[in-house]
Amino acid sequence: MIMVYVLTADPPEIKTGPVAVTIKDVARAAGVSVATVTRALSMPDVVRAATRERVLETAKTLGYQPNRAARGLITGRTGNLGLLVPDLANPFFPGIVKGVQARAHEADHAVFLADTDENPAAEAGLVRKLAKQVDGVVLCSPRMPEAELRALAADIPIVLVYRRIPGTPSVTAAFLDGMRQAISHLTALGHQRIAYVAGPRSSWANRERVKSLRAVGRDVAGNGSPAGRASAEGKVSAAAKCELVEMGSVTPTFEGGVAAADGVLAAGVTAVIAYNDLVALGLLHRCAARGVRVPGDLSVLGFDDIPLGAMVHPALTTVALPKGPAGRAAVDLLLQERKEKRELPTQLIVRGSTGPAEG
Amino acid sequence: MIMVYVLTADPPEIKTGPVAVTIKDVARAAGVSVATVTRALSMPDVVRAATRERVLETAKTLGYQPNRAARGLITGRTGNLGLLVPDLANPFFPGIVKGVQARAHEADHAVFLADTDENPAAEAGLVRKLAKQVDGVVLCSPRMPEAELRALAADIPIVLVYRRIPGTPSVTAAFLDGMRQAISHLTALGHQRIAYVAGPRSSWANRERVKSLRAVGRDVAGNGSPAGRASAEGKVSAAAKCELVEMGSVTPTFEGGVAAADGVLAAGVTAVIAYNDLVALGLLHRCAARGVRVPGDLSVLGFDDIPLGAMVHPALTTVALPKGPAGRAAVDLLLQERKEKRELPTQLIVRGSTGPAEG
DNA sequence: AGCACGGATGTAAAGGTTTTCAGCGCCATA
DNA sequence: TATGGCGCTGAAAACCTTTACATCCGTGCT
Repeated sequence: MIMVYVLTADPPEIKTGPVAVTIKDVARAAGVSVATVTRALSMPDVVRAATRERVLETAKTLGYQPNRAARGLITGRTGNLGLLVPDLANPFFPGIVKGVQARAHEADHAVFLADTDENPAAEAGLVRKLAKQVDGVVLCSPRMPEAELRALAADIPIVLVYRRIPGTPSVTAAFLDGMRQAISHLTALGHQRIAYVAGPRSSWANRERVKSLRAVGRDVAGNGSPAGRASAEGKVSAAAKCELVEMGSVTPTFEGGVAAADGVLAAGVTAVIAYNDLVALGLLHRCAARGVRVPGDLSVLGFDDIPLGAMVHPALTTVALPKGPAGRAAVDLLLQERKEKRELPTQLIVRGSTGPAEG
Repeated sequence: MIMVYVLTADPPEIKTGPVAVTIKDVARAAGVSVATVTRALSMPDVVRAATRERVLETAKTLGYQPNRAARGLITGRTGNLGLLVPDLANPFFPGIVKGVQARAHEADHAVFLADTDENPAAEAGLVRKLAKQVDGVVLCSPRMPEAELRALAADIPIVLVYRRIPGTPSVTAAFLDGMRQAISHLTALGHQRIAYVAGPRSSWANRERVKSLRAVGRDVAGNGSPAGRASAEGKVSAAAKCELVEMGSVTPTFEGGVAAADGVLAAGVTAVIAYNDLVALGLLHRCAARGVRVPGDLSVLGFDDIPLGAMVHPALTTVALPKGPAGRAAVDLLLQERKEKRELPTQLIVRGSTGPAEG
């Protein structure tokens, strides 16, 4: 009887969990140095075709995945992005997050999400914590003080979403044009006295909307004379005279809208533009409770186009702000390191909550 | 005249951006070795008190923050968590995400978010990609095939949210009890024929709800005889006889609810329980469009308690499932490496969409 | 023939941290 | 007076990758 003993250098080791296969393993298996492996993977043109093939092949069969931490240690780039939103429960943000997330994954980046629970004070700290682990962060921060923002931007690559400050890349939307579409729509329906219920004064988006409102207001000012200059995108029909009344700022929530409703109803207007959809929904809710017909007695128009707006009855007419595209654009800016301000288009979506002025 | 030249080893270098202060810098400044610094920071009891003080002091003044990548390289732990949700735009998920995120930050962990866009096929791949960069992942994946899930769980630490499979830690909610509360509420209002519109058959949550429904159904079965055993949480009033009719499965969306509405209205029921709030909202919407009074003609009851439900008119009665707490619990399980199944309580929230049966 | 050059590959350092091991001084015990 | 142990600290290895530098060889030129 002949016994054959096979001696192997590596005893048949029992591995639990996923085996971490390193670049060294690939190098050994392919019979090259680690340097060649890394070159084959990231500078394919500098290594001989035959070698490259062999390396790539073994890498694949071994299931090699570079260790990003190790890579980051030396390159300084992590392949990760940070994303900070004030409140994920606000239905405006998930769309942006999805956009960021999708684009980042396309570019083979992972994204850290941080939700600050509407606490602007905590934001800067959070970003700095993240800073070490990411190549840049996209920041949705309507309320953070500009100085703080600027300091942050000096330290790490940032792109702002729905906020603009000098010298920092950002992506926003054409609020002015949106507002023009909104008011144009309402005046075309015969409304001559329109309320705007404002959001938080500290919010960039609100300031911007008020600015737009007033700009459009000048065009349709009460005297009924056509505004002199034509706007690029077509301007509000100036034949209709129209009065805009701004109403005190509310929290940008459903509750804010509910609270504002009675004031709006007392203001003698036939239409109202809300700071955002959430506020508009609040208005709608209170109107329903008080038996005010929408759009019969009051037309309601929102901003944002949150999914919710299409689900209520009557469905909400709103100025749609790009969310996914904004997120994607932000990631693009970040990855291309372009210090650029991008402005995305807005679009009025007419649904059931606006109608002809009655009376 | 005497000129003094001071030669320094380091020319006054101009640094742009944040200076990365390393453990070496701290060690030099404190006059100790790097080993002592790391010990002072993470094994405080093994270093002499005076030394520890000095090191901690200098670390703070220098603003030292350990480089997590480097640490992870050697310890194998990253201090990061992964979180995977099927669709962030579904208002059920932001609450969970917020919970996960909040708890993770408390534990000084950052979280990677991945949204799979309702594509169960892509999920496993995503998780594996993340796997290298995280210590574990919390998985909201109602649809991923169980086999795949199991394979995943074998490779990396996982905790499931709102899904349960053998041998894997998970956090879910007391569906059965919730269903009991719901039906109890409806029968108390005098409803004797109640529809359930089911969600996707492939969804664990739907299977679970159907199971609960049938279990409760046995208790209140048409013969009107009281069920024998009392349930722990108080049981459905068995005096009322009640018939449950299950209706075909729909997509778990607003549109799904809209589509299901006409069938429900044709089924001769006075109340309907929807798979989730989104579906319930769809029902509500279609009812409003058809002039069906809610709750007068039909009582509508949802599951989940998404914020939206409180904003519509009439506001939605619903079985609230914990979202933030579920996220937090999931993180706890993950970090404590406890292979445990946790079941959170559910609670009926009565709002305006349910009322006494008429006729 | 000698030389420079360029292509392909290997060697080694570097990046920041943790951990193992060794060293040192000192006290208690034998 | 040795010896052992203990408390504290430092040196160096290790983690995995990328990159700067060195090596080797063949080719074309002077």
